[in-house]
Amino acid sequence: MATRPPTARTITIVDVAAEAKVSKSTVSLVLKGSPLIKGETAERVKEAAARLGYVYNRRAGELRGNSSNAIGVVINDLMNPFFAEVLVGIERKLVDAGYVVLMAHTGEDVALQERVLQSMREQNAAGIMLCPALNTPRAILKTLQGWGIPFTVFVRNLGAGNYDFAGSDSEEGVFLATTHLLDAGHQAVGFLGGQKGVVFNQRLAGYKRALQAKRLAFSEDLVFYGNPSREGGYQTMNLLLTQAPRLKAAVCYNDIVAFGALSALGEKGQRAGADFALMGFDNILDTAHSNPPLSTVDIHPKALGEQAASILLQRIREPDAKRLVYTAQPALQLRQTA
Amino acid sequence: MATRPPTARTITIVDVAAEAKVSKSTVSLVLKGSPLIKGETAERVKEAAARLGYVYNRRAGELRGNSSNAIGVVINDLMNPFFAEVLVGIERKLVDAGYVVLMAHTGEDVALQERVLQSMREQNAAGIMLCPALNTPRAILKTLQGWGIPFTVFVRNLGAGNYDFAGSDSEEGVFLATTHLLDAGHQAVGFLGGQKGVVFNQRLAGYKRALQAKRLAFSEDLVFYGNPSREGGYQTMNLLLTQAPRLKAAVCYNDIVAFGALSALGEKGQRAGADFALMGFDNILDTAHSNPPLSTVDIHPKALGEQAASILLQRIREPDAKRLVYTAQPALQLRQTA
DNA sequence: GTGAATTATTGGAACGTTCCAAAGTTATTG
DNA sequence: CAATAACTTTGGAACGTTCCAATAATTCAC
Repeated sequence: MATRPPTARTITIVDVAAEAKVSKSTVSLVLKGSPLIKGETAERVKEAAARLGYVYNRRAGELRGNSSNAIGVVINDLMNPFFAEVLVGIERKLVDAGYVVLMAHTGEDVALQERVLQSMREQNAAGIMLCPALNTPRAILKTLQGWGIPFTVFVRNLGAGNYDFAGSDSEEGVFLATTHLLDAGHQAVGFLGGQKGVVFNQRLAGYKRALQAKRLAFSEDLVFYGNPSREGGYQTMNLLLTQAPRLKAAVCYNDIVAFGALSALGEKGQRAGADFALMGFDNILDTAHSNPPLSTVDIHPKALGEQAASILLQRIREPDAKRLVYTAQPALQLRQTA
Repeated sequence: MATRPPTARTITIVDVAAEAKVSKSTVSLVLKGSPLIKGETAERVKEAAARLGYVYNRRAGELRGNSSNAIGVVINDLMNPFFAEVLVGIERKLVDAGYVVLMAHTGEDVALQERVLQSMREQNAAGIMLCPALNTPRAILKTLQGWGIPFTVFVRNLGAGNYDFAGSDSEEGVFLATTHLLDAGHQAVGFLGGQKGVVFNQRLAGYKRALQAKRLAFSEDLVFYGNPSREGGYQTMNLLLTQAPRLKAAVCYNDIVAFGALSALGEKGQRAGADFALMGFDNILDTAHSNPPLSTVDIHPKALGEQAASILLQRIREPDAKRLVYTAQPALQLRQTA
């Protein structure tokens, strides 16, 4: 910390140049660590900068160089720890790569999503990571492509198309989970929670495939739709308990739905695992110490976030590379509920 | 990947001016909705802008006008839903006010925190919201003040000092929780989880005060230190169960510690509420549907975030206002664990 | 010791906006 | 209807950086 005179004027590169008795170009070069400048001079400049308390004005630099070190990340449901974990993965990777993240939370509000994307564009974001809100029109792809900003979609895809994507093999994951329950001897397995949508359909498909593989008939009566939330899981489980009292196993849309189900079960004096077999999906951190610890499908949420970010970084590096995709391979994480 | 060849040249305010046959100054004025320009002209300009697909370059504007619509938010533990909820509150408020949030996650890494703050400064952030990582040196206050960027600290305070702060009355909250357990007839109540630190001390103080109010002696043996996480709660509860087997009630450092405790209890075949009374702290969304639903102290995490953001906005508006503070008043949220 | 090659440094023109002071309109007044 | 007030519009100078082409200083080869 140098002396901080109450001077209102900001210290610029020019001031540093004067102090170090070089030109502003030299200072600029030194600041970005160019090898063009002799070490001795560079040293002098750095000292001058420190002495004056110079702080780099990135926006000015970006204006001329038209780069940008901000990356927009739009998330729609931070209340779900899964997304929080993914976000942490993304953030980590991005910050490590020298970027700064412009975060926006849409709460599944498509109009708001539109606004924040627009805003990120104005900020001249170097890239955008988008986990589309439910009911996001596919046209968003065209829009984003038209903007010419590199972007990657994560977790929820937007249908077929030539865009970068990072997600998980939901179908396979639920297939594994359902098969696990079936193999454990359950004659029938329910599907709990979630609303129709891209991801939901994939998961349901995995469920159906597992049934089919065991030559079991699929029945709409065993799928219980609900909000993909704890509350939803709680309600759905109660519904299941009354509407299909003989059912003793279910795979859940995701972990938090399973948590809601755990709560409903507990309220009825039943213990998941012993009395009712339950599988979650995601393997969020919380699952390790839920009551009881949840058996689930691990898709490594944090790694998923990191991979998604890596894809964007790669795309920024090579705008013309062919489509980049990461699909997390699911693995069973068996604990006590099944 | 880009279906479109890189656009030849970016459309600027000058292009719009030419198209609308006015000066660039006029366009600038129209764009910021100045009442100086006649409606008719404004209309013409807007049409021209739309026609050309003009997009505002905020950084250029900021360079000249030296405002900024970015606010830095530094969070240290997004894995804790409490912080996720606070963040959502902050984000909502800030975006509504027309700002964009530069989010950074430090994971309690003081050095990293230093870096991201520095980075936010370079981005010329209009303000900073800081939830300091554990062990953040108090000197950070001086630094931030020296920068001249309005900032508000939230959740974790940095000791006495003249800085804006939004947090909760931890002491009172734990006092309420402990008293509740005591009133329910428990002779002894444990304190579960958390590591020494500002917030911890306040909570422990509340615990002590409740004991004192009932003329009960405080015993170090009944406070079980641990990480403020599910894992920590789990381990700590197990410790409690073996080291103080007669204890039948405890207040937890926070909700996720309580979740870990719930898990440990369940594993031993005990049900919180009936067999062991447990109180959480925060009232995160998850508590409503944990197994069993957690009794806790409600400090309205999301509202806390909104208030914290409001404080910053106010400070930005009035840099010289006197110290702004928000203290969430805790209230018991009784469910099934106590 | 000279010309060429190499290495260091530099001034000035961008980048796209906002601000300012001033000019050009149109409306109002006595 | 001239003088003035009020409303509109406008060039050009910033803002703090990077880029470019060019110059200055040094080293090298013979």
